[in-house]
Amino acid sequence: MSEPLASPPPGRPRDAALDANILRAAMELLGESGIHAVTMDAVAQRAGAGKASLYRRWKSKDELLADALTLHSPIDVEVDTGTLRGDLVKIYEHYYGIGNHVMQAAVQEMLGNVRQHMAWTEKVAPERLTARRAKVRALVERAVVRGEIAAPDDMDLLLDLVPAMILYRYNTRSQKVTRASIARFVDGLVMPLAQKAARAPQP
Amino acid sequence: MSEPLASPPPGRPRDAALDANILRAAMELLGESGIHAVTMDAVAQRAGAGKASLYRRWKSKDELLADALTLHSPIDVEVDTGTLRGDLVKIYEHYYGIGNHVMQAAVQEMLGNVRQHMAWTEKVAPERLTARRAKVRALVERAVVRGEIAAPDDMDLLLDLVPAMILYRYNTRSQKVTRASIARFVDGLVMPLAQKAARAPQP
Amino acid sequence: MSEPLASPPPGRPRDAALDANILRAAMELLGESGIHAVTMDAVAQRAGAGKASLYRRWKSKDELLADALTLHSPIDVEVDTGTLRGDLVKIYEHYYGIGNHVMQAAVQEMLGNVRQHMAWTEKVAPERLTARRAKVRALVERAVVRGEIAAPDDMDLLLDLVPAMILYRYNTRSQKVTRASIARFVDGLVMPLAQKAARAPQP
Amino acid sequence: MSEPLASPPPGRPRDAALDANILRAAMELLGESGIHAVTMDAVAQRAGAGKASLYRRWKSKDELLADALTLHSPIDVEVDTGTLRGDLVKIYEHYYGIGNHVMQAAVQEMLGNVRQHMAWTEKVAPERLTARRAKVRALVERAVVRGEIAAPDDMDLLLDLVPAMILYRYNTRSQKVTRASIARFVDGLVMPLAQKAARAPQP
DNA sequence: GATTAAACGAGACGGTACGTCCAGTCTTCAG
DNA sequence: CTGAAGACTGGACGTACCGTCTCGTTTAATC
Repeated sequence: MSEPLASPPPGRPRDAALDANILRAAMELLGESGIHAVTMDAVAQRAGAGKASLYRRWKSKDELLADALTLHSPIDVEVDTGTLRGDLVKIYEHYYGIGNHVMQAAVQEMLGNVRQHMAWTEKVAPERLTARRAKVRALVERAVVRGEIAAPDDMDLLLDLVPAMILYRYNTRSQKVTRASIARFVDGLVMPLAQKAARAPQP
Repeated sequence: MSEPLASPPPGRPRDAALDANILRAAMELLGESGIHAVTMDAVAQRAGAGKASLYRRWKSKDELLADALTLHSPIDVEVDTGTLRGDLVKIYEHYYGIGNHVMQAAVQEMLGNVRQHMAWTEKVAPERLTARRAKVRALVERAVVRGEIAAPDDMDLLLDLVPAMILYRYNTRSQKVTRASIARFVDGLVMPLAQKAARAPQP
Repeated sequence: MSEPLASPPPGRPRDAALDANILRAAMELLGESGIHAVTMDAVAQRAGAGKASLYRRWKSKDELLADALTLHSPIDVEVDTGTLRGDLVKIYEHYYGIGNHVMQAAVQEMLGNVRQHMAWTEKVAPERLTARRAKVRALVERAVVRGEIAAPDDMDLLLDLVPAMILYRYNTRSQKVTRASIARFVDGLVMPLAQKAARAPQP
Repeated sequence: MSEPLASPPPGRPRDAALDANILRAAMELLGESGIHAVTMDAVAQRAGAGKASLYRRWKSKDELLADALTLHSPIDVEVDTGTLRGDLVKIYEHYYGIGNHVMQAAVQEMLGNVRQHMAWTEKVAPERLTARRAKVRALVERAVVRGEIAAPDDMDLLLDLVPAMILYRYNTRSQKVTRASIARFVDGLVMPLAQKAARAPQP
């Protein structure tokens, strides 16, 4: 009932499959050869598309890249290990491509190099990052409901901790994301802060 | 005795003032028009220098930029407010240019955009960031000695927290560095973690 | 007997008015903004047509342009001033749009610029230029019959003289076609050559 | 004494050899593969130059092409066969590359196709075409002095005849320049017109 | 009237060339 | 040898346009 009567716009419709095809081509190039191989010509060629088709969809290379990175970084996972610590480790491993080589290579590249002049912020965040934040927030709230931890003092800060540390350490000291580093951030930062509230008032 | 007898190198000596002049030109352009205005030609022209003089001093634009950003972000501050919380807030405010408009604008730009293809990591970190880390570490250790807090479980993580959050929030949500945000990170993250160790074992 | 019984092809018939509409649009653009404004998209848009309708009628832009230029440059004129000189001046003035401002502007443009990668030759010549040549040839032959001149030694050369000079001078020295220049070519080239044959054998 | 004291402009001077190198590359491509092979990238690559060096010297492809065609079409020939007819045939054959296959191919290409949107006129004419005209004019004047012909009524027209016919016939009927066609134009047009003046007043 | 098949406006598509910009290097002349 | 000036190679970017294709719609001629 919402829009059933809207007549389609005139002219040949966009090929929806091409969108995905282009984004996939960009990610492949990124994963295979690094950011310097991701030129608009190369993406177009690999996608079997013309450059015009790229620029019809995205105003610039940056916007294409932003979309490529976010659309190909998965959101939907079902995580339920029974403990908050286990849930967090598992979901972050999933988000950062641990155990998925192509994905991981691309993520690493992106962390350090992708954001050129990219107005990364407004492009990526709204669509994917907030969705991820919501997922993690749900895990924490479930732990609260379950009685595992008390409600955190500052949930927003808590949710940013792991991605912030990963980004910072990659950018300042080239430290890659690993299973171990994720565990360290969860055990050393998130869990202590989450448990603090529950523990402090006890005595 | 070691140096005075060495005969001076032949030819015209380097103009030491030029180094600073070039770096200043780079920072001005960054502050005025953003990172995309910082081209080597533009820097050379504004500094009244030739491009060769830039490349004689730095191997690449990245290195020049790294130097420019770090040299203009001061390290040496004497901070002693009596409490760890006060020390941390003060030193971070100093590092991020709170209260210095030109500096602050440049830092904001840098946070979001500078790292182009820049191998930012190896250029900036060794020289400035580690010096800053050492400063902050000293503040924390002084607080331990003073008995204000116990020795942190994972000092390395603690030292990265504030800069990591600043970087992440700027990059993903365009949040600028303010006096308030620094206080929030210190109060909501660093201090709770530092005090946790001291508090937990008490009962 | 050949055509009348052929059943018309099935489907919607071509809109004959559209042909003229498209050609007119092309000529308008040419006259208003020069050859660089005559893109297939622009022609289609101005004609209120789709590009497919253009390409259904002409195999390429060149052919469309050739048609546009020739269809709008009239062939059929009745010229009979009594002298060959008068006939030639009059017909060339007609062909080159002297006294027709829109037409003349288009012709000027065409002379200098139209022939892009255009295989101008095979497209235009057969249909219009040869018709024009035939017209001029008739004028000359009439003058021969009338006894005004003897049969020229090399008629083919004679017929090309004026258009060749107009084309060349426009292309090499930007000289536009005017009433005066046509008169000069006729009086200084065509007439002397036509009369020569008649005069030389006299003594 | 004219400019000996002018100090050279600062900076690295243009590489004069590169100019010729680029023009040669353009001509080679034109001669070998036709006008469609003459892209700016291809010219730059063959010349071992960057595209910036092409655009530093010429504002557009058209201007480069105009220079290439004119600079490589020779002017200086010593022609003295003893008769005007012989001189003209010989110099035109030289100008149109008869007996020089690479040159001739390029000229043919140029006649029909090169001038795309090119403001051919102002680029080519002043520098080379007028020089050629002067050469031919000298031949005619020498014949006048020698008493072979009388002074022509309209010298300017005479000088344009052969190139105009060549251009026109190529463009409208794809007729290539040959030894025979040059002879035909000289014998059928230029010589009769030149001799007419001398002959007519006799009786 | 229903069917059919082509023409129609609109605009997306692949491809190709253009002209611009910038990093990093090289070359000149002056000090 | 340093310095300013600026030319050099190389390569990516974003634009423009051609000729083709694919939609949904309209229009005759036929059934």
